[in-house]
Amino acid sequence: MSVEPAAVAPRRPRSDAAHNSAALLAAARVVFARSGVDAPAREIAAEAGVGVGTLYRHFPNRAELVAAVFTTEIDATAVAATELLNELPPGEALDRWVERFTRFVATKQGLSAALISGDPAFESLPAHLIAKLGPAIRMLLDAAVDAGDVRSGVDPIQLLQAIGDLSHRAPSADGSPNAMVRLLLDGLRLR
Amino acid sequence: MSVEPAAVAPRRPRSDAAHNSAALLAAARVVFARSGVDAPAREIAAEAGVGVGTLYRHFPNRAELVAAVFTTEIDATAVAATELLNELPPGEALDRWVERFTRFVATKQGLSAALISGDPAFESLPAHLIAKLGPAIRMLLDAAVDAGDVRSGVDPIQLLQAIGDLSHRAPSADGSPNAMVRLLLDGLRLR
DNA sequence: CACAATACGGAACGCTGTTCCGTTTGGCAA
DNA sequence: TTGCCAAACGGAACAGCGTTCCGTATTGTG
Repeated sequence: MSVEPAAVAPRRPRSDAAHNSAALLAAARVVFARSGVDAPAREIAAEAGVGVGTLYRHFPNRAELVAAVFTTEIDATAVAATELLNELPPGEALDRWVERFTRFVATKQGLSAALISGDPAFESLPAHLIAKLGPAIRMLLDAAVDAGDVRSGVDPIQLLQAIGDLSHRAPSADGSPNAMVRLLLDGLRLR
Repeated sequence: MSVEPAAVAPRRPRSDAAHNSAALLAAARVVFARSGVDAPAREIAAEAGVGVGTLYRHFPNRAELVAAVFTTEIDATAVAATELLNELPPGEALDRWVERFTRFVATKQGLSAALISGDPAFESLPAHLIAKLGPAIRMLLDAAVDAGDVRSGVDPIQLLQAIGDLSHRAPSADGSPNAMVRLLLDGLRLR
């Protein structure tokens, strides 16, 4: 019994490894925005100032890297909800957050493709999206309802999915929500 | 002026060319069913007993071949509506056609991906789908309404899209419509 | 300070879509 | 029937992709 049962020494990752991992994620965000999610892995590695071997040591394959980027962007969008609510009146915070979410969906046309691709790397994305953005929009909605800005009784998740569906088609040029999304938001408003 | 103004001699295509074109289309259907729409072009050419050069002379690129297959399958599905209506009572014809349409949508998961891919080769597909299958399901619906089987007032196109959406998820194993589609059809029925 | 363990870079591999070109063939004119 | 040539063919060749592999460099520790 020379092996400790459950004592798999964790051994903190080396500092350069941690740095490169973060650099790859950041580089992927930049490259995907510039060239789309189909951009070559080599281009991402180059943007990060790293060899392709390093990319594949940190992410088992390209799809996992894409999924990781989507995940971090979902997280960032969720965090933005709290920030906006601290800075702005509830009604405006809701508008601004929807604008941000819309831009997220519209610019990542690759997201829709990823979700239906069946690639196991993207399996957990829908759940993650709902788990993170559901509470975010619920918080915004509740605040706006309390402030008397919008009607109550709207299911946050349904609203989230509806905005997602509507943002998917007719991406507005300037990044603001398209006409159908604005219509939906107006419908939310109390007169 | 040695050139005749509008007399661009059409010159019928050579018989082997016409034969190979059809063979490629048929081979593509077989290969896509066997290996999915991402199957290599070489595999399709081999199935057709033809070199890859021949494939690319008949179709400018892989996407156009995929689009051509989808188009022919849409056409075949539309034709089936008339055939079923000639053979069966209207209510049953509608059921059987929906089953066929469902199988078409479910097996071609590549279709959904193609439609949102943005590839110009697939631009005309949605219009073609509605143009061909809209009248088909309208004809079936009208016949079933006249026979007193189903309610009137249902928009054929909306029904078509709804069935398509529902078939997309939860593909039933045996190829029959899934539970949600059956529910939708039951809702159509007069008691 | 030495020496593992860990991480790195980039050449190499196998597979893809697409192009190119020397060879073959179908159909018309003589 | 025969001869010809535009039309069509097959498949090697090219460029670009995701991924793997391995000799080399770096990091942190006793």
